[in-house]
Amino acid sequence: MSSGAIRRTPLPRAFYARPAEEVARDLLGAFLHTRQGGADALGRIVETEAYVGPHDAASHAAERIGRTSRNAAMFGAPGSAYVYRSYGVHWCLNAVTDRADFPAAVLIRAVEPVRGLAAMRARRARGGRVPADRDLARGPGRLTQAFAITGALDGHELVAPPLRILAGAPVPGRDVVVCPRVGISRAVDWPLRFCLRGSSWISRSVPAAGTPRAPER
DNA sequence: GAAACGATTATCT
DNA sequence: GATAATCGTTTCA
Repeated sequence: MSSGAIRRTPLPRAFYARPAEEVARDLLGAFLHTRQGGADALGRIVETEAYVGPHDAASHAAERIGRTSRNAAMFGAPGSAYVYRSYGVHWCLNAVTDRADFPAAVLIRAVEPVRGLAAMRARRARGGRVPADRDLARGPGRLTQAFAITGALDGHELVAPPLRILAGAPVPGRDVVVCPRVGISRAVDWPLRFCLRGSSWISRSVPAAGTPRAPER
């Protein structure tokens, strides 16, 4: 069964050939699609984070680290995938941005399930326990499990099956919330996390506006 | 070889 | 909100 979802246009490579923070913002509202094991999964991207280059101390490819076997895909062509294992357990999906040989990427942190929920539930079930729909793809490790994304797709071009990102309706600026990134210990104040305002599908709530930030010194 | 560190999640209270 | 689980990657000896 084909559907409108599958006919959406993949975002072109040129879309990714920009600074990571621009790509991260513009990926909101786009659609993540996989076809794995004969099952389609489709979700609307509602939360992203940018890792902007070697000068970004929170990046896996920060200057002090350089190129390693794990982060090699971050140095690849814009529009390819960087898939890494987190905490030795979870896979996390990034879209590589900017230009080749410059390590920058956008972490996809949460999507709103749109199609293929049955497959997502089956993939996310543990010990017979099926999580609530809200928890199917709320978080970078959860969404890769729901969409059957693994390290086998590291370096995969996101314009081609079985893993693609498809264009969605543009999200106006008033619907984008920007705040600091999650789960990092360096560059903790950089405003590089982008969320769809009011979405109940994001991984963690957004800090209240006006949250006092540590004074610079 | 050994040790430390996670771009997290599940499961408590 | 706090904490344990869990193991690949990286670094250091």
